Amino acid sequence: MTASPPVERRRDAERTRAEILTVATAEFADRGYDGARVDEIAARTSTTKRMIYYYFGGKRQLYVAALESAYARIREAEQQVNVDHLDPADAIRRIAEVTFDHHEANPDFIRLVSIENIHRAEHMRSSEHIADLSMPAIERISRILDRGRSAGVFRRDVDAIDIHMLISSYCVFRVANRHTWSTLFGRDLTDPALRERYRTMLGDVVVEYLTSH
Amino acid sequence: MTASPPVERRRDAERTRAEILTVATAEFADRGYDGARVDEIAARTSTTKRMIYYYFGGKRQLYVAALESAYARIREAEQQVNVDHLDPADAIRRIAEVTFDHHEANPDFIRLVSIENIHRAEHMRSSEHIADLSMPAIERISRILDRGRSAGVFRRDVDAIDIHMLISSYCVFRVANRHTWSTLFGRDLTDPALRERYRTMLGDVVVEYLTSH
Amino acid sequence: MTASPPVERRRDAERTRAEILTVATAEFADRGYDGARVDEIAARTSTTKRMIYYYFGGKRQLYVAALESAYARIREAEQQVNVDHLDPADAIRRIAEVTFDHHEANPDFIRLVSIENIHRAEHMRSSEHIADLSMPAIERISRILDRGRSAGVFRRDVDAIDIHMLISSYCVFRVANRHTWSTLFGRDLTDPALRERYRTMLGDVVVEYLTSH
Amino acid sequence: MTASPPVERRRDAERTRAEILTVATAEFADRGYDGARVDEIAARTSTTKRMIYYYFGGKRQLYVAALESAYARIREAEQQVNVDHLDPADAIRRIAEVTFDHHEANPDFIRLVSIENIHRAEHMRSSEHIADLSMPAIERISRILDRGRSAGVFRRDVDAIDIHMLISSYCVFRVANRHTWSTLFGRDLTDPALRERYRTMLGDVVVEYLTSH
DNA sequence: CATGAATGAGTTTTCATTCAT
DNA sequence: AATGAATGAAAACTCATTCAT
Repeated sequence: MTASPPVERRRDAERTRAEILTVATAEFADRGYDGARVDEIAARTSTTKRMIYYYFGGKRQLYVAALESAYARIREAEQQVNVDHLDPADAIRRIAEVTFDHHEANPDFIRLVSIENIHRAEHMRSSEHIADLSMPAIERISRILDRGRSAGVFRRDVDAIDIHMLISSYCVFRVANRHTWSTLFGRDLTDPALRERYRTMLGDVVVEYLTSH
Repeated sequence: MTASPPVERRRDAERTRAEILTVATAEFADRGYDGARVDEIAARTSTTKRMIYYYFGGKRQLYVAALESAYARIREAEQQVNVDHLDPADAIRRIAEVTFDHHEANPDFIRLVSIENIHRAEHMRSSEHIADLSMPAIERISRILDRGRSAGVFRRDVDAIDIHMLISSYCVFRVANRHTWSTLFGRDLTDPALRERYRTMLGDVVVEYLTSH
Repeated sequence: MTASPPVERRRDAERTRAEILTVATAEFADRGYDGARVDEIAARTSTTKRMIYYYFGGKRQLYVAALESAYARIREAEQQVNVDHLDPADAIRRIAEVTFDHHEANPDFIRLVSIENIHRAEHMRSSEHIADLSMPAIERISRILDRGRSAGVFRRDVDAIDIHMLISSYCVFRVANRHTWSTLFGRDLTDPALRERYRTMLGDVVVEYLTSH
Repeated sequence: MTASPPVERRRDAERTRAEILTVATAEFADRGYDGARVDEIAARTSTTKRMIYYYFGGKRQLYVAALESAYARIREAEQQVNVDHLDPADAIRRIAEVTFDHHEANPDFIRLVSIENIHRAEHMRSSEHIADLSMPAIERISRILDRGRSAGVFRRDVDAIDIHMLISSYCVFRVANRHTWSTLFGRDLTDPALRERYRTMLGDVVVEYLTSH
């Protein structure tokens, strides 16, 4: 009569799976794919190493799952932002700032992306899931560029993907390369005291580029 | 038979050391610190694994040596460029283009930098050598900015390190993140057909940013 | 709802047990005792792994049950043949042919026997069941040999078990060792085109041996 | 001047390799591929498990090496026998007896062959080495059959491979299937007291088959 | 300087079995 | 009678490093 036992069970299973995934994401982001240790991930979990293989199949699959879930979370957050009510210049500046904020708030995600690039995106390519999530970001920029060009404020004929790249490169670099940067130039790019300066600079760079010419 | 065995020997030693370093640089760039295999490095060498320990002491030290030599090579190339004869806008554009070219020509170096950032620059920090090599690049930009401000063409009050960061982020991202980027957006950022477009875009971005306001 | 749950249940239970046994027989025959996987057997079943332990107790007991049922099936088939109406030479040839056909039709059984011999028949020995089933085959041969000797056509004084061995060795080898044989000599002993030739050869071998001297 | 150190070393290496191979052959023959344990093989050796991977690469490759060396040893022994001076009937009987003796003397080899057949000769097939060694045995039989037919003593037109199969099946079965046979029929086929009887029986079976018709 | 063999500690993965419901 | 989650022990395999010569 009571259907609850299986439901309870499933809930536990999902919780176990989720816990492993959370710990694994942190561990892979922290040490890279080769540097991460299955034993270590298991140890930071309330379950055992065996469960990693039970739920994910292996180290590699666990890594791919972590990568997928990280991307899903980021893209979901991105979708929350609506800039349709802003004029084109303010809208693109807002997009830049939101991207800036997201990257700052998710250093582990940035690290996973760097790690994945070191592996030439081989794991990502094996996951169809991920690619689907990226286009909305481009389309949103594309709409702003169209509006800007129609209004005559964006005089430059640029591609939405390229603008996304300009913004991303700045935001990613600041987080991803801050260690070598600070070692070489003695400046911590993520120093809170410099946050506003860098955030404004990015908006200026993008807006000036689009409006000039 | 020959009267100068020590000289011969030293020469061989140097050659062996250099060969190991070359192979190791490629291997570390290819697979990361944890992914690289001492056995593999030795196998691609005309000597044996034992020599790696003989000359460098261990995997870690070999990695640091590879990192150091990679930075030294890059900085040396950078120094070749003289932009004092150009007007400020052209000079900074030239700097951007040279940086763009350098990054494109040295993907392995970019990979090593990414790898080092994943390790939070811990190896780099233990090497005093490297930091010394960075300042000339900043000073050169600084001089251009001064000239531009004096001439009234650069109206924005910016820091040389930040301009270097703007340029570097663009150049590094294009090379370092091209794998995930192409997977997500279907565009190869290093496609030769797009090279001029991206090279010009960077110059425009920097110059517009500095000259506007 | 139905008035006979226990009967229904028992029927399901029997069906489940039988299904597990069928799958297990195939799996053990396919991969050997150590190569077979409890997980795999369960997966090929409509029930779960737990049921294997519920009905059989463990991997070992399941294997023994599979072995027992395989022997029972074979012996049952053997009993169907009646050769009392044939003259001794034809009778023994008929026995040889029937054995030949049985072995050809039951390669999985042959594999199980090979596997059991690799394990020095340790599982078989722990099952009283099996030994009982073998004697009828010997007795039938024994009767034929008696008739042949009385009639003066079998001049050789041989033991029924030895004749059974002669026949079995030929039939078993053809099926059990065909893989290495075909690799070594390039001839598939179970090639349908060669079937009649090998079947006749066996009859000839046995009959000539018994009638000559 | 003295080239001995490397030679000494190589000798040790060969000794280590040989020792591993000997132990592994016994272990694989004893427990089958899946039942054998790399740890156990290492433990029965004067070296460590690591050396198994150093010299052979893995469990599978070690198994293949054991299989190859077992076949090589057997074939080498077979080549020692010369039957050219015997008349055809005696010659083929001699071949049968020699085969009988070889099989009896090498039960581990027979077990390896059985194990390999359980695996459908998949490992053997990946080793070109082995197939080469089999043809001499067939050719020798072929020559005897030719002589027998020319002399009119062998009236049956048979294939050398088939005669080899008849002999092999008998010899292999007696050793390989003795465990189940003794369990089922209470007779140990390798009982020394029965040796002569079975040895003679095989010769009779083959000779009668060839000379009659 | 140079070399091939050797090693111990660690790392991933597997597997039969049991638990809670 | 049935189920999905969980587990511990063991198994295969890897790796940077050192030894003996």
